[in-house]
Amino acid sequence: MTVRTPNELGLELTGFVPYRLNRLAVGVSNHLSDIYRERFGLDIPEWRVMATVGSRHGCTAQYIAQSTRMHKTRVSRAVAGLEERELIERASSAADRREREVRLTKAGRRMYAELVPLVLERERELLSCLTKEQLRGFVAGMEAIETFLGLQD
Amino acid sequence: MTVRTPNELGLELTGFVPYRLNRLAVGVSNHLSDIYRERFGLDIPEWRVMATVGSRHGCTAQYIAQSTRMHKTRVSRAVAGLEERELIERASSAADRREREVRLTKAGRRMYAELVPLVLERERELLSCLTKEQLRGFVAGMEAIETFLGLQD
DNA sequence: CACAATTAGTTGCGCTCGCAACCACTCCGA
DNA sequence: TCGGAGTGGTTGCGAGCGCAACTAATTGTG
Repeated sequence: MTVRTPNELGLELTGFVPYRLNRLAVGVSNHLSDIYRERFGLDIPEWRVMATVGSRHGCTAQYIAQSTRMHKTRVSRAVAGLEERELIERASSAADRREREVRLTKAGRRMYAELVPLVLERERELLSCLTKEQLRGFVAGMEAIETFLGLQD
Repeated sequence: MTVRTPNELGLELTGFVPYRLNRLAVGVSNHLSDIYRERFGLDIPEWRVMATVGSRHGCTAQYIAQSTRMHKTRVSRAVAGLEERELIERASSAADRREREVRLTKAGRRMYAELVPLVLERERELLSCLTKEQLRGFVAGMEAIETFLGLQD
């Protein structure tokens, strides 16, 4: 348990929460991306699009951008890449012809069905290094900071 | 308190810890970078270099890279930028003429002395949205995951 | 009905990053 | 002492990103 005393002179980066949080996020991200990168050839934006589209019947790029908090150009490119690989398909919406309804193809659904359990298992495995108590505290902490920063869903 | 049940079918990205962790790290980073970017014109790599060099009497780029876990090219460029702005200076080490001893200039020390308290205050303010209990749990959780991933200092 | 303001999505551009290759120097073993 | 392996640090290059500008379609207001 090493939190700096609040106003120690001469900041030590290794005890600085924002820095550690960043390092941790990168570490966790790499730990996970082994699965979707090496095994399925997806990068992070693509993986997020797959995850978002797969848990719905179809949605717009706009929705994906809001829900993943990715920039719309990043979404646009990820979607284009996935369409290229025929994992998703797009159909112009009849109601609003600016929109394009995004959904998984059969191959996309197959990949999704294979991918998601593996990723969830990795998450479970990762979090299993925390006690129940620690996990609750950790998530509660994340939530409080999310709220403070206005990041809630 | 919203953790998904471990094996829920159809993953919801907004309840997925690695995703949330990433979003949180970005949010915290942005919250902080207001200070060192807008007020001191530093970007993240530069800020990390300043923080690392400032808390020491002088060190090598190698040391900075290890301690901040940044790629050595990123360190190299940040250091070059800071030298350009005369916030740090470099002297070839006598002992090993491959190394270059990095240290703050007078102007660099002045900036450091002004910057660090502001940043620590921001961190304190951020963490003050957690109860003592939550903070302890949060940090304990971070630490456990860091250890699991082999990220300890 | 017409026209300005807004929104979905794409694309050109400049910037940053990490990889790989490189230079200069040191270390080490024959 | 010589030569190859290893290390500190820099640089060229390609990939990915966000911003700003754009197209196409819709909405709102007179």
